[in-house]
Amino acid sequence: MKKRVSIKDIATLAGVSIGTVDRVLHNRGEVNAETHNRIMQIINELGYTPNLQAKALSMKKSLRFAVIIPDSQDNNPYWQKPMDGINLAIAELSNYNTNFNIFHFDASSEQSFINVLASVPANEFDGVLLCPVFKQAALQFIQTLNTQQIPFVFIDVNINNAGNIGYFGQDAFQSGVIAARLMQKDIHTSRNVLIVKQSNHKIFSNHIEQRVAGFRNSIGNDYRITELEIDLSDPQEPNASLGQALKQQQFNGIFIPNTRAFRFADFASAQGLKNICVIGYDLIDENIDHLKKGNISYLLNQRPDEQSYKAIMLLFNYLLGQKEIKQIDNYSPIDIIIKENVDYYSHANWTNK
Amino acid sequence: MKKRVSIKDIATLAGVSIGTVDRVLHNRGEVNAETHNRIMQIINELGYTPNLQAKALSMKKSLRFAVIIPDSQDNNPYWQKPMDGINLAIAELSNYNTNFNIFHFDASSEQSFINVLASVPANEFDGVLLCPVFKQAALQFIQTLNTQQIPFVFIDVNINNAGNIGYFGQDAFQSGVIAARLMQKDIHTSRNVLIVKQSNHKIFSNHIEQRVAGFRNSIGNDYRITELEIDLSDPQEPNASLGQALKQQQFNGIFIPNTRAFRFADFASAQGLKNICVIGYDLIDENIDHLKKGNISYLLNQRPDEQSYKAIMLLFNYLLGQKEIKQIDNYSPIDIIIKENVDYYSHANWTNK
DNA sequence: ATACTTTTCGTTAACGTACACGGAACGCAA
DNA sequence: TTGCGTTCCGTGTACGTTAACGAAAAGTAT
Repeated sequence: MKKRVSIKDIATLAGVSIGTVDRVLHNRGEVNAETHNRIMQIINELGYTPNLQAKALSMKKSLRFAVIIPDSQDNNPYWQKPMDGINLAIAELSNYNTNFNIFHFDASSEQSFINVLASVPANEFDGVLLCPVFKQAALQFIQTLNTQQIPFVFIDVNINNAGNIGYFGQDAFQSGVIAARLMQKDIHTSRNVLIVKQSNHKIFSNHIEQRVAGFRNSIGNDYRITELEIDLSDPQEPNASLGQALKQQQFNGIFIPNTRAFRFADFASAQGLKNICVIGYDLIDENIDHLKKGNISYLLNQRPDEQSYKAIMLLFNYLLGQKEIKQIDNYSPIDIIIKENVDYYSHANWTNK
Repeated sequence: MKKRVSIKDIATLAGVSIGTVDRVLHNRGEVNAETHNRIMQIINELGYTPNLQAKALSMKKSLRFAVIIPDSQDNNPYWQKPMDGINLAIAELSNYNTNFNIFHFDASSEQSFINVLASVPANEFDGVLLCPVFKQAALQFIQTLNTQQIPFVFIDVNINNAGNIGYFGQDAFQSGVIAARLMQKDIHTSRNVLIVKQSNHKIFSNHIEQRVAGFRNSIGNDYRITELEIDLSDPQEPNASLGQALKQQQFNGIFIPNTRAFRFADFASAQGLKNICVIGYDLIDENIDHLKKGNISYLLNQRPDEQSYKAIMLLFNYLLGQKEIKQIDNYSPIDIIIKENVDYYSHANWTNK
């Protein structure tokens, strides 16, 4: 096993001091072109890679991260999941000279998003994790980041060609395709399917529309589809709309393209509805409960904790100069969760805690 | 954001030098009882945790790891997967003062396992990753590790109360349960199921038996089960046995409790067999091909690369003294893979490469 | 030639930890 | 008193890197 080459090795071979090697490694100038070339050649020959531990240890300034994601103000427990991953990253990076600021907004209020973005002093950060729920509102902030050369990553929602160094999320359309496939396996005789979109003020992200599109695209013509939009900010909902829809006809398949499957399951179990194939998203406790009780058939999971964890780590590695500049788009696995395997997908399981 | 407390902070507060603090941290003695207590109290109050980067940087001796796992000598491509994870771990730990020795054996030959174990100079290693395919043969080696106080972890196969600091694998029985559930969804009319066990010399690990047990336990009495044992070391196989079995009766469900689903799929596609629900294990290329072509319906995945990666990292963290001594048993998720989500489960996806 | 600037490079003190070494203070025996 | 052995603790160097500082050499202007 070879010993790693260090800056000192290079310096010795080039007949210069470590200071000079450091200057060429960081392009800090003040080096003769000839010396520069000689050193670069040696570096390439030996395949030098910096020791990140030492680098982190000696870094003078600390790395400051801004994390801008929704919280559960709108009663959507999903957003705790990304926070779990971020907290794990914070814990792991506490050995390094790092610094985190968390900014929360209400995912069901564009104004809240705008206000929070306005309150973030971008220039005070070295890296930003952003969940750009509202595209238009995000663009201006993103421009600020780009002009200030601050690297940033997206989670959950993506914006193409925005200059972000990475994206961690799920292929929403494809997850809808998978939901359709699963439903086809469960429904054979009567093929009456209801799609239930629920949110506060009927704000449905592009993600949700993509899921529905994927579902509709793959479910096939021999299925009758009904689509329902429900405003959860009305306290009567979703029960009012669901009651009305189910009075008119009988459904044996329900697709809920966001976290709110448990709201339907609450309703269905209260009404004593049985033998319905219910497919929803995300492993929040409420959904897991209903999955285990049989009120939900499938949950699709996108490992939000892993996404945010990886996003932070990408930023960190980028700032340490390890990773190249090429953009990383990481589509999370679309986990198919049923009653029998749900217990193996907890955050605790993932983190070994 | 608070700055982390360092040894120096503690030394200053206790009015001693860092050398003394270091002595109490490592229980190296030569410290007055009174001073010892004073320092310990401060350490606990401030919640000091060592900086692992600095620790790794200053470590004199390098950490030596032995990795003892099967390779693909018996033509089982599965074993490349754990190696992927190990290679990733090696790459990540190359910044630290670490050293890896890989020992391979033939998973279908107990004698090969015994020979390899005999050739491993256990006392030369600080940590061992072992895949104890053959329990009896492993026990003696494990005893050596225990008496020499060398920490070790298992992957894939577990042995209870062996003294290992961790296990990373899958709940084999439960994966069989899930296979049964999936098959129930696909098969409705005729319920004729074939279980195909294949290996060289008919060596079927406890894992395989557990998978079959879980499957049988959950498939239900209204299914007719036939079980086949095939010795792949016979070049005529598996085609000979499969041909005979399928001549006698028609099956519409096939359960293959190990990596060899592609061997059946090869046969089935050559014979033009259609409309069979085939369930197998592991995302090796051959299986993925057949999954995409429709010759395999489901694959169950256990993320073998993640398992071995985590195993090495556990050993490393243990040796650095970060993790407590309590044993970690980590059951991998039982991923349900279909044609539509398989592309999101590659090693490349997992590692961001 | 003198003074002053620029280019180019070496030196050095950190970062937090491990560990060898040496030295002060004390006890005890001669 | 001297000599010697413990006990207890501080100092110093190292790990690989960063980055400030300063200094030598070379160039430029007067």
